[in-house]
Amino acid sequence: MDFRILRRMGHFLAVAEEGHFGRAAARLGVSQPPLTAQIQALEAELGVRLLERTRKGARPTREGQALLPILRRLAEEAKQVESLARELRAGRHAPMAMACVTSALFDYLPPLVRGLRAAAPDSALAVREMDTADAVEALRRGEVDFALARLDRDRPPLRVMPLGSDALVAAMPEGHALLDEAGPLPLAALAGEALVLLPRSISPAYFDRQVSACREAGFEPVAMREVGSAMAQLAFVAAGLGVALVSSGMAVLRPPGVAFRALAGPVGSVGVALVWNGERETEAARAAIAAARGAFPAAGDAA
Amino acid sequence: MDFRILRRMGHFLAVAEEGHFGRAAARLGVSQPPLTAQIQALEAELGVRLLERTRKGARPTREGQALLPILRRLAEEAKQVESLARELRAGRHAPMAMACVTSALFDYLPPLVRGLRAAAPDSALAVREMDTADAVEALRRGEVDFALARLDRDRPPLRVMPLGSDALVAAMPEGHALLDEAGPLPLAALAGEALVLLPRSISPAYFDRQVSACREAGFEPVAMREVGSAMAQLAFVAAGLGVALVSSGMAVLRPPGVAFRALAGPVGSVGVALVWNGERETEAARAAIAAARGAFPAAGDAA
DNA sequence: TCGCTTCGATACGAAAATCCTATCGCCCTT
DNA sequence: AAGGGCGATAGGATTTTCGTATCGAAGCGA
Repeated sequence: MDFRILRRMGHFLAVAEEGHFGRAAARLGVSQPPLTAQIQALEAELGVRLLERTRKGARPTREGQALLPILRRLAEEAKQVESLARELRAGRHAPMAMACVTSALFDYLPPLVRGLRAAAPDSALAVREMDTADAVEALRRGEVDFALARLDRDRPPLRVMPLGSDALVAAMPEGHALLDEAGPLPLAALAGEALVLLPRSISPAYFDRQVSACREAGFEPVAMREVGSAMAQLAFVAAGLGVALVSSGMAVLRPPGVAFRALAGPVGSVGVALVWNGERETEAARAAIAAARGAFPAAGDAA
Repeated sequence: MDFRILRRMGHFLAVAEEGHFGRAAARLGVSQPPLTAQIQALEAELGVRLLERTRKGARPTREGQALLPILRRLAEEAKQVESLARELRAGRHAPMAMACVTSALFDYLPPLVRGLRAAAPDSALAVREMDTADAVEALRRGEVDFALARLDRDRPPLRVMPLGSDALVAAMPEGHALLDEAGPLPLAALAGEALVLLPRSISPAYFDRQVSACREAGFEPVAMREVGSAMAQLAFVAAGLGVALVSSGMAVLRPPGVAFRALAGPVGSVGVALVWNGERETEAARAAIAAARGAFPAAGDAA
């Protein structure tokens, strides 16, 4: 992946926003002819025409318009790279906080928080809800002291203390035909259904477990759409746009329009674990380890 | 924005992922010495050491680790740009991107999504769950086409179409003494309770409505702790660490450990609205406006 | 109708950035 | 002690990006 294309995308953004090559060139600090050449190179590389040149300037084509939202996100994140680099230069430290995946908010988080509070009543604790992938990054970055996330083994430098096992359950729109039969559902019954999946990048182990469970049941999961969060996943199910495999931790929420059904077997999934950065074992992380041992006696020992 | 530095960051990302300058060079299609030089130039420019060189290769420093997640996102999104360009080349439509607050996921989002799907069955829709403050920024930046958020009036350039009114309800830990009495709860009954609040920055209008409601009931709300998301707010209530005022949209979730009680009055709150950027009224936004009018006939007219 | 202006595009050489190969220094293993 | 593997240094070559000059097309005003 040649990040050089990102620069040209920035050029295109500038032209699209100015509607004029000359003004965009002035904004970018170059002259107009090389800007024209860079835009042409980008169009050649992407294989689409991005700008319609008119007598009065340039405006995005339909394809150019369609790309603008994601290019704006890219530009915003490029700014974040810059500001993060400045923070790193300044040696900034992150405040004490924890991350928690949505599906653990109501089963694992309350006992852990109560345990922490019993040990240190005056301590402030900030909880940031995020998915496993973001939690891993936040731990590595030092933005949080520990996390409740779905990991099944150490990922150096991250240490993982599993707190319990978990099972996948099927989430279906209420009134779905498969709900007519009582009892646990064989996974193969979902073979022809549209699945609402979270992207693999959020939690690869979790995603792969779902895919392998489907394959063991004899079908390839067909991802009809991807959503960005666990809650949005259930919202799509509620809207009648597909079914989902979710952890039993999500089923405790009972959102309207969604019916949960256990799977025959049952089908194991990656459970929730306490996770912390072994290279940065803060006092808060140590307190969380102690509180987790108290709240979840069956939890595995830290390796 | 100096995009040129991004190219070197792409080089850094390759080395960090390979753990080896030689293999990273091969992946990037260059030889090892210029790659070393590019990384050194990047480190000099940032004033931060990104890689620790060892006898067996290289691994990211702490500062380097902190950069990796956002660089990976950039790389991923650059790939998404390329794949979206391919789809556009093939004549397919761009996906719609929308933002949705958590409390609207299960009441307002499903009918809207069904309406959009009825109008354009082949269009993809990406839903990003976020709070009102983030939704406003994403709309301003042109990162999403429209949003479901808690706003009560236009905020130029943002246009607001209220979809319904809303009321605050009290969220209390199960077993709370105030639950002994049946029927709506006078807000003054919460005067001595610890409140779990969302930061004002998330939705100032929503926050101010809560504070003013408490003042009208004769007491100042005492914020014992702040959390980062609506779901985490309920999780703290479930943990027994306070009570919360939440929109009735959150009450439909019925998370374990939390009991909801209507408030006497009742106490109005800022409702959910369809929001879009009036300066960038995309086709997707127009489709959402039409779908909202269909799904919520009582919705206010766009001004 | 004609001349002027404005827009982006082409051409060519200059400047800057990035690359190549050859080789080095260091450290570990055999 | 010798060899191998790692990243670093050095010097020149190549590629990329740029600026300037100029062009072609099209619209506008006299």
